[in-house]
Amino acid sequence: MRNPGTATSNVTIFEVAAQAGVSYGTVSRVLNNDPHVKTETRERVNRVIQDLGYVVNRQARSLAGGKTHIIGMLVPDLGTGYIGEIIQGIDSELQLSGYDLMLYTTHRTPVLEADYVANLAQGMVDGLILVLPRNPRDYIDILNSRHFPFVLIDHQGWGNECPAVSATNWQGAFNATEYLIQLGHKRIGIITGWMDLDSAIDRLEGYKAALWTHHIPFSEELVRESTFQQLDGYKSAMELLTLPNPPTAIFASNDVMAFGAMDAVRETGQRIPEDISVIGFDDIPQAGAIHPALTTVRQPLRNMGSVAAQMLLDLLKHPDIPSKRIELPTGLVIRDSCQPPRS
Amino acid sequence: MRNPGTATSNVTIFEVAAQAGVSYGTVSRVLNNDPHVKTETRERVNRVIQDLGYVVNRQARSLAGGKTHIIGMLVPDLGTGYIGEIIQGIDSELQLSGYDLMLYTTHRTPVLEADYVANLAQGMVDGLILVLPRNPRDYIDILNSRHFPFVLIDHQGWGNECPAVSATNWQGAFNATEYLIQLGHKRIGIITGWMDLDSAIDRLEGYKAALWTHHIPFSEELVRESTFQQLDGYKSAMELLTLPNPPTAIFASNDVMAFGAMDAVRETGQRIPEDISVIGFDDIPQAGAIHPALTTVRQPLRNMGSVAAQMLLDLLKHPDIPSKRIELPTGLVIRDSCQPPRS
DNA sequence: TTGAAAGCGCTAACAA
DNA sequence: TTGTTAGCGCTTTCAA
Repeated sequence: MRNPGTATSNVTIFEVAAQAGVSYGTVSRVLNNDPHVKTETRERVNRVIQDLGYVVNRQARSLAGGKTHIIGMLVPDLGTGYIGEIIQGIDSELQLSGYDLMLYTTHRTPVLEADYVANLAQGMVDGLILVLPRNPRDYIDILNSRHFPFVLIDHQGWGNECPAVSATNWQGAFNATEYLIQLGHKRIGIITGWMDLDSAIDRLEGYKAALWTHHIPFSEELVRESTFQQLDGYKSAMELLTLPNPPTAIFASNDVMAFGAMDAVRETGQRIPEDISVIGFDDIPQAGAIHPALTTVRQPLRNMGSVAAQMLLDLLKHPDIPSKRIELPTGLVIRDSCQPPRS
Repeated sequence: MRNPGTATSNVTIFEVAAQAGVSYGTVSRVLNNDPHVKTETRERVNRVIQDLGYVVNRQARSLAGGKTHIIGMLVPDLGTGYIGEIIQGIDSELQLSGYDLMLYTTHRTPVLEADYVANLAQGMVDGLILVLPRNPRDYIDILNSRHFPFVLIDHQGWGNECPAVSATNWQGAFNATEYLIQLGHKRIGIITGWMDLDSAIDRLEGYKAALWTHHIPFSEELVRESTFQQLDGYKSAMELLTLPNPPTAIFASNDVMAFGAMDAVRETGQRIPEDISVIGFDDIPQAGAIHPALTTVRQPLRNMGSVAAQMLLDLLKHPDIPSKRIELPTGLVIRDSCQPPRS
């Protein structure tokens, strides 16, 4: 039997119980908002909790009840502001619900990814948020078979049956391209992302659709497959700009590539937007901070994070609700990097 | 008494013990590298662990032994790549030692900061890494009095008695300024960071010292107090560039302000580095990706992270080693944004 | 070198 | 409405 008298350095439920003159089971009830507690008792216990500065021991709670109140998050890296924004969204949502965030960086190593998932699902966290997973196929089945709650962000469309949140990539790209067309551009270059990511494919398709809609012939030479990275954006833009018949506008599939493209334009001695228009995708914080401010497609990154967190918390409460995938709307953010083409 | 026969969904120490034909105490010994286990037994147990895919339950281990094998990390935000780099350093170090990372974003709210620290120190994590804390005074005393292990990164010099890692800000700024002087610049503008941060002050002092050393008069009008943020870097640079007698080179106290400064230079129709040289501080990943590539002072961010992690792990093993503060060397990274002034 | 057993702090089921 | 108690999975004595 346990000995409630032996106090360790930290305040436990026992000290609280003793002080309040109730059993420790009752304290536990108060802690967990069990309705079967007399209001008076509840108040008394709460007061003692305050006085003693008691904080529950999560390890113990989790061991006993199975809940850690920790959410695990797997991200590929933290290089760009992109992931940071998503984390902030998740983070503020979890904060409201009293959950904590455990961060795992996979450094784009698929092995690590699978490892972490296996270990985490083993009890360390209550649920998982997977950001931009590269090979989810490997472990999504495991997760599903264990009924372990998880949500994907900006996934690649693997297995349509799992909960996921992403943005309307196709629509955003369509709007961006259409905007350029409406400004009068006819030769519009596009720099794509990694073509094994759905988001990159969708953006390219949106671009094509907009051209099609406005009866502008699609030209293969205006498409540069790239990598979502700034330096490659720069290189791809250089290729476009040195074409015999270069584009008058460039649509970069994300903002950092747009930054690279802007560098390239300047390097060729041209100006933005007077000579060349540049439009991006994402609207990371930097986009509004550079000069000229970047016109771009806003992806509600923060919002995607909080929606994902909400979905996961829902899933924790009601494990059996059917999994849904949410697409958040993108929106055009018009700043200073685009204008009608010269003459 | 417990019933080893009742297997739950996850493999426990009991299944392993049963399979290996030993008591569960022995399995625990194997797990903890207790030397008092016959090699043969150890091997057998390890084999079973492999076979069954057993993973220890950290909640239980921590409850029993008092260690969670989780390190808590408090960061102000995740906006720039700055913090991301530090995290990667910490992260990879912890990964090696089998520790996990719990991330808390304070969003620059001092109250949150103190709250988190109090709660975390209460048993959720074994140690704490505090990045760029704004008001550590509030809780460092608590931490110290509880003998709770923690390390500061890029602190503000509060209480010289606590473990901390930072970079040689003064020296880095000195070198950057000296480099510009050696290129032939005589009018060098500086854009500072938040002047309530030691790092910002040290950089300004380094700049002054370099001028002094080379007998260049210090001029107050060439100093712009700023905020470490890109947009403010832009504004400050604009002020410098529109001076009656503008500088020929600008030293920005961090890279993102240097980016802002570069925008400002272009905005005034001048070129980098032909008309104006720009030098930064930090060497975040973006610095090498933009055009022209930014010459800057490299702060070993990743390394600062891993050194901090190492210090903390040391502290966990030997709680009584005297706390030390480590300053990591900065280094000049010469790229393309500086050259001698026009005639 | 091993086994047995006492908790770590808590939740939840069962009694009262 | 409250008290009692059996574990959750593990570490760590204490015996053998």
